[in-house]
Amino acid sequence: MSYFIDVILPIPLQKTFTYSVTEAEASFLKRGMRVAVSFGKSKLYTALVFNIHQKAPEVYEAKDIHQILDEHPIVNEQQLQHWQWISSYYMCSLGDVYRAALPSAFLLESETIIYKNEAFTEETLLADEEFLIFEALQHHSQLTIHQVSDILGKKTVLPIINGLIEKSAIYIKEEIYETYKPKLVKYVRLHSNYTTDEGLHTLLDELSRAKKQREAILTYFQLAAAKKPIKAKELEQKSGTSSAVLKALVDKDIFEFYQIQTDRINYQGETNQIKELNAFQQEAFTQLKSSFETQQVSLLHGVTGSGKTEIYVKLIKEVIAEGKQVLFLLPEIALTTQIITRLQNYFGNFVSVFHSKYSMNERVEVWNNVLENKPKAQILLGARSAVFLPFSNLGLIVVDEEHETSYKQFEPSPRYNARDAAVVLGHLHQAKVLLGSATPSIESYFNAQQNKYGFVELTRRFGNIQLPKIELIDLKEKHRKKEMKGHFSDRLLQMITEALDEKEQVILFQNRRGYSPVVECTTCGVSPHCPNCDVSLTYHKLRRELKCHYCHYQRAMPSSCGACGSTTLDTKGFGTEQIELELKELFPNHAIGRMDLDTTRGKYGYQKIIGAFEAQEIDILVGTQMLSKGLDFDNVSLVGIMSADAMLNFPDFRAHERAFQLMVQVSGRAGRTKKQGNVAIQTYNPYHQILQQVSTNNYIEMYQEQLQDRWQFQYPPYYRLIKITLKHKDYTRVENGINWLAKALQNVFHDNVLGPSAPAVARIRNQYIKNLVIKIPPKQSLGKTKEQLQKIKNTFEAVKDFRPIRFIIDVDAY
DNA sequence: AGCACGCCGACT
DNA sequence: GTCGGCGTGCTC
Repeated sequence: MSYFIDVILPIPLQKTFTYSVTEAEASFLKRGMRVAVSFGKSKLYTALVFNIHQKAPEVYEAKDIHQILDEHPIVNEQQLQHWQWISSYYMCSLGDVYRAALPSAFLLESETIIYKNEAFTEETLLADEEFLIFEALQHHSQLTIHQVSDILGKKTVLPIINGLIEKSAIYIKEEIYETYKPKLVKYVRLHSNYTTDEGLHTLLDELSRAKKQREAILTYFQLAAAKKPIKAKELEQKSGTSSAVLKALVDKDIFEFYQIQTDRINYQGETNQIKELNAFQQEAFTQLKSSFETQQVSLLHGVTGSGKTEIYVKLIKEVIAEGKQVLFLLPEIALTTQIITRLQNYFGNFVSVFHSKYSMNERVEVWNNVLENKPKAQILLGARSAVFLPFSNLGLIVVDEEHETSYKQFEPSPRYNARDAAVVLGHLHQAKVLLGSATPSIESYFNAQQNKYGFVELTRRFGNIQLPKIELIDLKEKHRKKEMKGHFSDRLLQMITEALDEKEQVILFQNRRGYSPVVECTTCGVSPHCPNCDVSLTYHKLRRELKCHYCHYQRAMPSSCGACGSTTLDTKGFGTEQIELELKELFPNHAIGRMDLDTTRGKYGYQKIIGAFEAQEIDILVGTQMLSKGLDFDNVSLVGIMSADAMLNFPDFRAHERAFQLMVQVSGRAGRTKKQGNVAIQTYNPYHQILQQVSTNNYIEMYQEQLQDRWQFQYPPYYRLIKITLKHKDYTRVENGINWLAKALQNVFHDNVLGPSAPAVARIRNQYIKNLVIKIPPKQSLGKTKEQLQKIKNTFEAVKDFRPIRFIIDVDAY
């Protein structure tokens, strides 16, 4: 009898591949274990067992597997089901999901290693390049393909290597490396000879002359009183001895070393009591509990500063008391901040964090802890990719800041929304899902209104502090009356001065979109463009450089216009840098900080600025979007929005919703603990309905108005959207492709095809981009639509001329 | 995705 | 004339 396994490979191929295994292997292997398999000519991949069966493939001979990599499955059944949902819902391959789901250390790929054949002597037979490689192997015992191409300075090196193999000057091996290394810590214990007291006395007598060794042993006994394993390092330090002393004792069979595998991530703080809920929180909590009795998913709409976290905490506590796991999702950017500390304060070592900034090894550890359902993996805090962790008995998923767009992954595939994937994951585990936000997304609020989700509101701020007072400042009028100083109205400056006089802090928010500083020639009106993308370059004053935000192209600021040669170059638009500069002149006696992509580079850049602001070393903080997320500062009494207009005019059906969310979230940073805060919004259009709704904090009105628009213009939540993007370096090819595609889609979906259209930036990294959007009416089957789309895609790719075009499908592209 | 096979331009 | 470019097709 022969046995076979179907495996998923970490490459974007839709189908599974079948390999042959022995009977013993077949009985050992389980779904979710990894095997190394050779695929194609030479490459080894880490594949995942998806099926074990006895159906021999008919049209080809199955290869044998190379090696089994796991003793137990590292991916469980629920995950495999979850993956299948993601793969079919977001129209991507299982391989894509597999690749995204596992920490990269689990997905080892082979590398071709080249070795010298020692027996080879006839160097004269070698051609120049061959000799170069052969010679390099005299110095290095082994080379990789990459190194070879570096040595030869060209890409196509395989023919040369093949030549060398033919002459048997070298041989090659495919090697697969285990990159995860458990962190081992050395511990000390007394050798078994000395467990009785008598033995000890003789021992101490024997060592009367070895002062240091005696010291080490005495310290050992002091530490041993605590009945905890004793680290070798710790003993050295506490006894003031060195490792040589311990080694001597080990050699004398007095001590022995042993090792325990430890985790890299350990919480070392105190844990605190969970705060009592106030009356409003308590009521919300009770409502939530009862809503969870009938609903699997609930939405918690709590105004900024209402203390949603305390409610989460109380809920989490109950769930872990039942012995179930909790997944807490946060937008990536909020992860570096206070909420982790807060949860760790309450739950101590029950909390693990899964974070993209963690090293590969750290991520593998968290994965394994979850897989083994360890105590410290009861509560998992993470950004969107944490939905892929191997939970086995999830009881609750919290999605904080549910409206955040960063839950949607765009590049690379799978283009999933972690909030929605979390809801599905909740179903698979029969777990409750709590979506929380001060400004829920229209679609979630809609689901709550439709009774698809439970719904609970929290309308009071914690400590009954009033929501901030929001003032709209009419820039048109200010300009007319000449009451502007740079980008600041007199009113805003007055408010800043007042806040600073009270020793309070100020946050100024400048939306980056549409406000990047651009260089323009005042003579001919031309501004320098990126050579690879269709955008103007952004001016960075600090380094006097022009940069492209899409492809990272950079160049020095030119002294004259590239088009007309005149030296009349001027900067237009204003970014955070500009605001910061103006502030320094206006408030020379105050410390001013800036937080944007430039200043938060590096692992701790972000925390450094936040820390300085928290410590009140900074009086005024200027920043972009990132200021709006999950940051609580006690002493901020004023938030200023430099200009609301770019957000409102952005050409996207969600622009208004987003602008509302952003402004309300930013406003929420003001006056969180002491007294009512102030918010100033500068705008050319103070009567815009969204600004009115922001100023009165009227979410419901915003929701209803937006919903009406969505209905009228057939957008989500009523209609579903699938966005298709084509990319290629040849403009006409994309153009032809998109026109063909538009026709094909219109044949099936008629008026529900939008486009073709070019995005705002029509070329990025020398690739031209065109879009189409398919709208799916409420009654139209989603599954069928995707099937039809897939068919059209297949036909498209069968056209020779279109095949090289990148075809991107983005389901729920918002 | 990677990697090999196969057909056309710029060099010894 | 070749070397090396990338378009095309396949991988269990």
